[in-house]
Amino acid sequence: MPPSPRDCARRVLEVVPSVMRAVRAEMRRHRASDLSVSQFRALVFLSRHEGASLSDVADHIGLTLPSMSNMIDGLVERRLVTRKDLPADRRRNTLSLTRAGREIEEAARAAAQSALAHRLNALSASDRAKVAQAMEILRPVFVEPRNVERKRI
Amino acid sequence: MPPSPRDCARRVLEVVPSVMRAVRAEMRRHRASDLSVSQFRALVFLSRHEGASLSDVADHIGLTLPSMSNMIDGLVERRLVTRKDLPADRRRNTLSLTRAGREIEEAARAAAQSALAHRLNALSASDRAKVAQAMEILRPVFVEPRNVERKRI
DNA sequence: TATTGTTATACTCTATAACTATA
DNA sequence: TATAGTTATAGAGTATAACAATA
Repeated sequence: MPPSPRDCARRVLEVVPSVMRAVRAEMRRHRASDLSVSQFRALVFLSRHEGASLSDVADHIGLTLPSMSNMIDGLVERRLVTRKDLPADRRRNTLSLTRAGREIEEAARAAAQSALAHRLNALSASDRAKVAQAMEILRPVFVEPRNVERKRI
Repeated sequence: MPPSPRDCARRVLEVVPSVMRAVRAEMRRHRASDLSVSQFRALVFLSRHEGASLSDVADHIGLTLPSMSNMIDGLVERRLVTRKDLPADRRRNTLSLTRAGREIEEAARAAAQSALAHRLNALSASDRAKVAQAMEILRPVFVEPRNVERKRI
């Protein structure tokens, strides 16, 4: 008997916040990088979208522009990100990771992944496969669903 | 080829924050209840653990005692929760939902579930089944893993 | 006029430290 | 002395409103 969308949603609602709490705790625990989850996500996005604008990042992470401007201020001060004007359109920013930013991003991701992996190690290989598959099912639904809307335009 | 724990962790790390963002946004959007995710989780816990102490809730949600004390203050002011002394041990609190608390909890859960369900509706029944199953696999790993440690003592 | 980003300001959430009351 | 909870205080993260610069 397949679960209804509502039943599936109930389970997601019960479990995902706890998973997220573990992720957040791990980010905090790893003092070396000491990034918030949002900061970490911004770095990940920039590592994949070299030269993205502020709006691009804000849009992807789901923060308002002022919040993102603030966050990037912090990352620039920490010398993890550079912010330059885009000559072609001087309203826009071009954001890039510095070498240190790239290193921190990789270190933070490795640390968080290790901690999560340690927990997931309690699962059988087949259960891990199921979890991994579920993530790929959820990815298009929740990660950058804006792309879908944009294509519609 | 089954994914390694590390690979599984990577996918969780990539997808779960986005799912969580959707949950959080939905909580905020539903102005009627206007609860933070933590407040919502506290109400859910209390709806299932009538008379729990402050420490019980803090432990389950993963907040410090002062933070939880604060949060409960807010919920008491909003008349969603009652806080009484426990005569048997007067250091302890007994927390309960009021009728309004119970109603808000149900309404908030229904709203969040509906919004999530709406998104999950884009999936096939079989994909939903896989997601639901994955949640049940993850539940013992991340939801109340403290119980495992306690049992060990 | 519309778009991109910044500044000013305030609120929520959470933490740590120090304290009170009870056991 | 140890435990349960509160108060005081501070910091991080985010939002909205108002603004400046550019297109």
